[in-house]
Amino acid sequence: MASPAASGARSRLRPPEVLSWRMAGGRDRAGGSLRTVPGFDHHDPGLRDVAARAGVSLSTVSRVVTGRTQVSDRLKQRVLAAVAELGYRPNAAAQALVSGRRSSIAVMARNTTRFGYAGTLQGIEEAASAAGYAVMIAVVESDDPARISAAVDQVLSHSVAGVIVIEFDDVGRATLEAVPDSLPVVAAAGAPSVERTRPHVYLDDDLGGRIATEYLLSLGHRTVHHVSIPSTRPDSGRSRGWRRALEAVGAEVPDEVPALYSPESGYGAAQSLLDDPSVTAILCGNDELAIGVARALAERGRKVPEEVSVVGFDDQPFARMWLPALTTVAQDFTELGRHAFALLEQWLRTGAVPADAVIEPRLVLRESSVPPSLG
Amino acid sequence: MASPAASGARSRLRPPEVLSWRMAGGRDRAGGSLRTVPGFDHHDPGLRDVAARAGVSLSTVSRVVTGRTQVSDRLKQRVLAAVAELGYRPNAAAQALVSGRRSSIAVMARNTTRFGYAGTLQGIEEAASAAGYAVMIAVVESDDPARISAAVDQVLSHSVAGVIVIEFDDVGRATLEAVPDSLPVVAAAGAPSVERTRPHVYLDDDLGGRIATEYLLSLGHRTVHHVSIPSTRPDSGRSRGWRRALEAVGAEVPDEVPALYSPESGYGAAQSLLDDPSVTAILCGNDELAIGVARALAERGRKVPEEVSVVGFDDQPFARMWLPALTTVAQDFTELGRHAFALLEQWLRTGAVPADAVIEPRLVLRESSVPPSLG
DNA sequence: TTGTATGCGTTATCAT
DNA sequence: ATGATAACGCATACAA
Repeated sequence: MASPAASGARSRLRPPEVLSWRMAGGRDRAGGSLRTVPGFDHHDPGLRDVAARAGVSLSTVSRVVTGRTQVSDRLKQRVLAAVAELGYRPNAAAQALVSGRRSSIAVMARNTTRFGYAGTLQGIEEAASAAGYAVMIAVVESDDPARISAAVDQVLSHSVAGVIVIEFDDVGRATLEAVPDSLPVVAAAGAPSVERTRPHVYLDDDLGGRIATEYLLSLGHRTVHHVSIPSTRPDSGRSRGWRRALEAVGAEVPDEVPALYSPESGYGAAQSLLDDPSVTAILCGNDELAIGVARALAERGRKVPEEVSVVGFDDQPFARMWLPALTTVAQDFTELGRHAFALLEQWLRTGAVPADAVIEPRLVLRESSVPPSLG
Repeated sequence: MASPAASGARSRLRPPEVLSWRMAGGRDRAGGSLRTVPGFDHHDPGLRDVAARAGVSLSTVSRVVTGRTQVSDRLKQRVLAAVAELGYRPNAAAQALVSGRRSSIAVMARNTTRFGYAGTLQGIEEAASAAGYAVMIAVVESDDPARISAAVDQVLSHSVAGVIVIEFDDVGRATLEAVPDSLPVVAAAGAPSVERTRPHVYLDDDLGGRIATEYLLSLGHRTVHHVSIPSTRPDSGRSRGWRRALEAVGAEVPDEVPALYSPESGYGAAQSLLDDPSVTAILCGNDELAIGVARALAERGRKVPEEVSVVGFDDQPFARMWLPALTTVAQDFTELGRHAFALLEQWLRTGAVPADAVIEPRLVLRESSVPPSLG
């Protein structure tokens, strides 16, 4: 099953044809040899160079640099001095090779620019770099198995310590499944793990959809319409919470209006709701959808919130400044990312598979939602 | 000069204390040895394993895998089969170590979530992964030299082929200067290189500010006010274009109102403009500032665009759906990123330092800007 | 405490 | 065309 398609294997076996920068011939370090491009035959100083400079053995340098073994203060000082003078930097590739100690992690995601994805990535990066890990990012564009497999190969080739998959959509879900469990993998998601196989840190989208819907119902709306973003799996996430909340009180469950992520998409999706007088409240899958919906409403002359309440999801920066300011379900994506890394790091450190963790959504009441009676 | 501060040297010398996953003892591959955590003593198959499986020498496998030398079809097939069966993946660390061939690049940036930064990153990632490079991201939070130095060390430790610095702000500028020129570095920026030392791909922010201002003036506004984002250097970028355009026609140059990047920041900055009747047009450093400004205006009862025209920068997705739809200077950040990588890749391939390149801004006319007479 | 020697997975050089 | 073998830079088991 993990056996990659021929094309995938092919592509992954072809590293980029990059010219080596060490254009100087042979073994002469610090060479005065002729160089095509100035400044590019530098050998970065290595343990050996530092050792020579400090007049100690290579392994002594290694010891002070890694700090794993005791070294006399006298030598330690000499080594540290040499390190500073030469500008020595450990070679992570060599370290990984010899010790198996990996100092980078990978983040796999379908997208890195949309609000939630970018925020999660930021949280991960923040926590990872604070812990001394480098972050490699791999965007998986489609759920084409060959593409996914290529991305996974790319990541695994670079011997990362672990992987965090952003599983906000079906591509993320497929990616998560494609990563072999020969290394620690945690998911940053919108719902807990279904198969209970990989640890998940998740925003409770289901709960978010539920509280938003319950709030709208509590305002007096007979039902709540819903313009949705694509979901990770059928009947999951925000839409599921919306549906459950409606069903729980026996309210009518209107057809879900599926959209994508963009404002335009929301604008288009809203068309089907514009002329229906029973539409007094619309829950949108994200804030961008919400402003598209709001514009469509306004163009049709239906006032927000007097005639129709609109609620978003995410609490993007513009939501607070919108006219009217947008009621929305705030999500702490950055915290999600930080927490995902924390789990991974714990796994790495202890060797024990961590448990799922959840980040609670928070309903932020603003101007775009009011009781229907005001219409 | 490149000699790092003591603290910097210290931190960079301490790799994360990660447990090795090869918990199995000794040299026994494919071991049935006891494992603390199931599935984690796997040795990934190596050239040696493939060679054994295919019944050829290690170097033959290497040759078919790299494709650099001729191998008979018969052996090639055997090797390919073994590769597929074993799920062999080349070890990038070992490749980099022995051949100096690097298969990853690094992106250094102050931020990865804001629109322009995220878009640029996306473009880079897209192009890089298409070319077979992995992308490592390093966020540089402040211009504290120690932080910058630590980030640079982190990146260089991982033997990247080259670096792209997103130079949209002063931290980016400092970062660019901190990266040694022992490897190829290109900047993705908002203006051309000043010192002409490192190749720049840039969005012409100066031009963007100019065309937006000229447009507003052409509408009949006596002058244009300006709420600005932080700039890379004094009198640079968008603000500079604005100022130049005003000066060029002898229009009054109002005090620049400095802000940050957020809508709230724009809202706050706008306060000083609210009661000034001479304010009929406001150019904002980005779209988020623009909506903050617009809200402040609305709260004070000044209608947009009838009384005050508002123009943004970037063309974020919400700009088109704003009420009124936002006139703005569109920037192709993704293209900027793609182009930055293209330059780096060219440099890597040819060894020749590439020339600067520019991405033109584009003024998008929408509803938020009208002639002042309409007020 | 310090130094010497071995090998991590791969490419490249040298034979064959 | 193919197979041995020597590095690459580093951590570590072992010797001193």
